[in-house]
Amino acid sequence: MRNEKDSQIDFFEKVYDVVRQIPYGKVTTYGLIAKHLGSPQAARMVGWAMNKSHYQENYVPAQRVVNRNGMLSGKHHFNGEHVMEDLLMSEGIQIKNDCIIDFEKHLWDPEAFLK
DNA sequence: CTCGTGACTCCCC
DNA sequence: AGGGGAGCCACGA
Repeated sequence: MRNEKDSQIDFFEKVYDVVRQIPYGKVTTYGLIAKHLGSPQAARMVGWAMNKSHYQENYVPAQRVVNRNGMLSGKHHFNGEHVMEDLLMSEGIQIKNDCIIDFEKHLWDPEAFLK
């Protein structure tokens, strides 16, 4: 049985939970995660969670989360200019102009895996 | 407590 | 085609 306090921490925890399950070489979007959590409009919160994910003890592959266009909107929040890009490329994902090439091929829908 | 802001997205003009 | 507004919710000042 859940109490109200549980539901308060649900969102961020679920975000981290989903992000950690993104397979190697795959990516997903803020919107899909938010949608999976039941609040399609709360994509901004996912981004906020990613920002805060830096303080999480467990590893959160934030580089695998991009905006709906496959653009690396969060790259500026990594330590270095090319960190996010390098991480993705090391997983076999091609990047050009901060955009993921063949984004749809690498897209991982949380609903498909977790339903 | 109130206000502003943000790694987003959708809708309308 | 591109710009503006609204909704979402947590968090810091």
